[in-house]
Amino acid sequence: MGEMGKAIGLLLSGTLVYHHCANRNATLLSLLSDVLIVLLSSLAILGLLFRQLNVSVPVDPLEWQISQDTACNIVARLANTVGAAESVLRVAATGHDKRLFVKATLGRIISGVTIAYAGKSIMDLSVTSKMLWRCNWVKQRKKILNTLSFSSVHGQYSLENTAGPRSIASKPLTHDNVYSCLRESPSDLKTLNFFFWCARQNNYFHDDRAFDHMVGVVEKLTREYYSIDRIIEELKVYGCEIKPRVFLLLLEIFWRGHIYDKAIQVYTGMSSFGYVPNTRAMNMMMDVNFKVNLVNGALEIFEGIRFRNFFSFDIALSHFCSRGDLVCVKIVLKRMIGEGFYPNTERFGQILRLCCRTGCVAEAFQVVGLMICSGISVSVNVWSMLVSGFFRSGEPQKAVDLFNKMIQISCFPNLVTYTSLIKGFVDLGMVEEAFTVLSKVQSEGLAPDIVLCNLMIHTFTRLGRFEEARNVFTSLKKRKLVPDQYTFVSILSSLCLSGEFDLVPRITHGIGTDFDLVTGNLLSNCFSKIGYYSYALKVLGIMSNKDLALDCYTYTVYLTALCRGGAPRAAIKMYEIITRENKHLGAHFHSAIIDSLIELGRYNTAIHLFKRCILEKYPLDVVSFTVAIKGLMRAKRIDEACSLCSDMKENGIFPNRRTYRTIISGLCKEKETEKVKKILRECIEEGVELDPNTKFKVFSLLSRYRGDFSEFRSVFEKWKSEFTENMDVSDSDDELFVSVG
DNA sequence: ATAGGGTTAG
Repeated sequence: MGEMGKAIGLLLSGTLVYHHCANRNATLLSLLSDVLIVLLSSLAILGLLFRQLNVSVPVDPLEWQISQDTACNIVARLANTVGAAESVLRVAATGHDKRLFVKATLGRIISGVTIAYAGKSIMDLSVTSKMLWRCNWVKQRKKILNTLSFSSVHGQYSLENTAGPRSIASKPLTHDNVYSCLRESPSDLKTLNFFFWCARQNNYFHDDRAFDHMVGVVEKLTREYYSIDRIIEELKVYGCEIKPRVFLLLLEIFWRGHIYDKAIQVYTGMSSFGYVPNTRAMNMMMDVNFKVNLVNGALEIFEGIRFRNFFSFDIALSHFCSRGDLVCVKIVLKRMIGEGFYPNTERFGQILRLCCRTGCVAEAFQVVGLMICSGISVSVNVWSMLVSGFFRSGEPQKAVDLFNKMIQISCFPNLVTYTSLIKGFVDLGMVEEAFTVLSKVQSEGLAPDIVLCNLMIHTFTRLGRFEEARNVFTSLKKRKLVPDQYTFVSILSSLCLSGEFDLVPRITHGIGTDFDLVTGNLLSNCFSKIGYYSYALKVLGIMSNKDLALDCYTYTVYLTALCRGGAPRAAIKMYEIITRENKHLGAHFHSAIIDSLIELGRYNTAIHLFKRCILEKYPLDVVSFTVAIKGLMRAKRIDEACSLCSDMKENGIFPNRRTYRTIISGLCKEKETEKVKKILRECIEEGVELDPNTKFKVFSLLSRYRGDFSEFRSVFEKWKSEFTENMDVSDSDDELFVSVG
């Protein structure tokens, strides 16, 4: 957004904030009035902006109540942006209520004021640090305390009369000195003891480097002593006083080192010592619970925190975002704001991304409103996400409107925005529009990056323009772009679809063994398709050694490769194991093994598996039934095939063109004239259009019996004219074939 | 987690 947009956005939120602030006071009012005097002349723009941005800022005060602190931050930011910084500075300096200037936003206020007065040196460092002292953000406070200790306190402070190890006795307690002591310490227990001792010293806080070093140390200790209790006992022997802080530090070390089972032990050990975990400990424990997939446990801890802080909410939000649980994100966000905290830019971005990816644009706009309220400017990234969000929610026109709007307010689209547009159009089949955007990219002189190239490969493939897809791939070198996992997947699926299997091995040379789940799935699938079953299994082996969370695709390819590679028994055995351990496998998985068995000629086994799927109520779809019908047909169990065809409808699954093709061509082969007629009637009734091949088979069979013609005369007449038409255009058929699939 | 891109059975 341009400066203008930003200013107006802040103005807008400023007035909103005032109305929604829970308890307005004199400071807030005076801040606002100072700002408003400057802005009064711009008020006319306000209404305009509201309409222009089309942003639904949350306006229900019961829904989104803004705390006083936040309100002040916003007002201060508003002041910075529109040049009323002096007012803010004055109010801050006279200090009606300095408590108002807290949290991370403080840094932004200061930098804003500093920028506004650049050269005048109104804000010198001492003022800044004095104000920062009031910042209640743990990390920042730590940082400042440490900085101050080094420069003024510990500069002359030595440790001669303390209980500290001799090596550090003559040195000041600085991060560097502590780190070298930790490294040089001969025994792990001693190191840990020293680490605790440092933490006990006034105004000393360990830095990341020290914590990370301790991860290795405690790892060795846990191997040596097995339980936390024993480590604690040993520490006592060393004269370490076991205080809550010891548990806290241990917890933090285990937490950083991803040694979650031990972290849990420390946490429970803490309670058995009679200590009540503080917010920080509980935050860490909540995070651990999320990480080991105990969502309920995590929520229990969350609810149990007496004084939740920013991080309590931030951790919960982050996990629900990565789980894609928008419902829980909403709940947590609401409570967070209710308790006076706001997410930071990163978390807002993550939430927004989730909203847009799931096509929940309405929610996305609410989040944007909140972002504006908390003083975060709406960047081009945000616009890009919203554009793709509208496409995902199936509203291309709104995406385009938004795109035009962003240009109107001078927030210019970049390559990412264009990529979102192109992808959106392609997904909706609006190919022409997509290419118009692509030429716009070229005319603006923007060089496509690897993401856009990948999208182009994918797009050309979907359109059946395989040569152009390949050209993009070969052009990467010239463009100095490095292909990535997405590239390989796109080009491989392109080669598979176009049937250029002989090129597959050439592409796979560039992949190595460093592939992710999707790439591995596709790669093994490709190998399986071209009959390189052992290669497919090799790839799958590499994948399973990689700690990847194998999915339904993987299992499907695995069973297919096993089966078609000549090990159907092993495949069936694995099928039993996989179905036992995975509850939600989906129809694809079951269809794949059944089909593979049929292709091997093991019809009865296949049908047996299918029947069990029905009994077990596994999810089956139209493809599953079609495959089963094919098996029954090939096993010459004609009646069963026909009754399955009517059974599936009772299950709410309707035969499609492919199903009818399977059953009809089977019946034609067996010369089952009456049954063909019955199915054909059904087909016409359902309005299912058959493919030319099947039509021809039916026509050939039935036209031999003159008497039976009459019923289908009109249909056959239509087909006959199509047969001749198709002769003419049969050359350009392959493109059609792909775009249908 | 860090804007935008990729996979499956008949």
